[in-house]
Amino acid sequence: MSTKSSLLTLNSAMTQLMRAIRRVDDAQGLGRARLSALAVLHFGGSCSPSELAEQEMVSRATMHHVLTGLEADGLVVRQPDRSDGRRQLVSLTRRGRATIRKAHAARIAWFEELASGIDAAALATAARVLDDLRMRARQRLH
Amino acid sequence: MSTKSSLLTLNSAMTQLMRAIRRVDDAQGLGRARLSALAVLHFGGSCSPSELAEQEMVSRATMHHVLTGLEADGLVVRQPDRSDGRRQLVSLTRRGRATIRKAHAARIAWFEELASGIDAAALATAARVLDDLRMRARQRLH
DNA sequence: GGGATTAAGTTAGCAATGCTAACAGAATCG
DNA sequence: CGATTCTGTTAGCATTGCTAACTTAATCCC
Repeated sequence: MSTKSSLLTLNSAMTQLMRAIRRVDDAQGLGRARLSALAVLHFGGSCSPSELAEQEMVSRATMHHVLTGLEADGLVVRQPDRSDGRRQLVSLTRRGRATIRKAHAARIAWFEELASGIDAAALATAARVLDDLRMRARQRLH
Repeated sequence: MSTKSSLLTLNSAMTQLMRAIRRVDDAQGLGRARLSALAVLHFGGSCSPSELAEQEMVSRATMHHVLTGLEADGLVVRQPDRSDGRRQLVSLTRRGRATIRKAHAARIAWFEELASGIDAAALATAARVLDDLRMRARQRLH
């Protein structure tokens, strides 16, 4: 199989898989952007709204809306940064951490059920390739 | 690497890659849902709004909005189905086909640049695994 | 045949996501 | 100290997505 035809398949498969995953996320009743922001905070630790926006590849204004909703729901807190009067530090609350843990577990459980019976070595190769592509995409931004 | 840790990596890598791809799609200036609907019509052929909604995993009402926008832009046409007075047949126009071809080419070009230098065999394995997962996810819906 | 049910498309109304533009306050650079 | 830059905020808009209610057409069943 040529590299190009592999990429055609990869593109279409990823697109449709992500569409299916959205339904798993929707069952959490929390909005996709909000769930995703919680995930960044959970796996990357506390950071500023601007850094969060950059991670999620959305505008600062959009992230501001998302954080306002999350704070209203008591899932994150925004605290002023003492060393820089312009910045804030966004952190998960206890409830926020519990929420993202549950949502992440649901995703992984869905994946595990889907992948049952798939060759473990091939799966590991796929994970390695996708992770490699992910890192290259990150670098390409700068 | 255990299956579970492969899935953790796969989940996170896919999520971030799709986030990056959104920016490529956005450059087409056409809205993600509209672009995605065009892709279904392009690769799957003409079908009814309901079938389109099922493919995209959105409600009929949502797909109706998307199609109204696409028709206003002259990218699709909706024709009555003679054999069933309730149904319609949605088809790409010449401009619609040109639009989705261009957008798809942009995605693939982005992938090719990203994947340059990656082992072709590993890439083929990844494509096969993801395509397998995609098919399983489709079946799981029924 | 005819009423009941089901299916398809539409509409209304709402919420969430996302953008740009414009602004205010704080930090930094010259 | 003035100009610039950075951060967060707000306003206003378009798109995406939902459910509920409705219309019309097809089908089911008695």
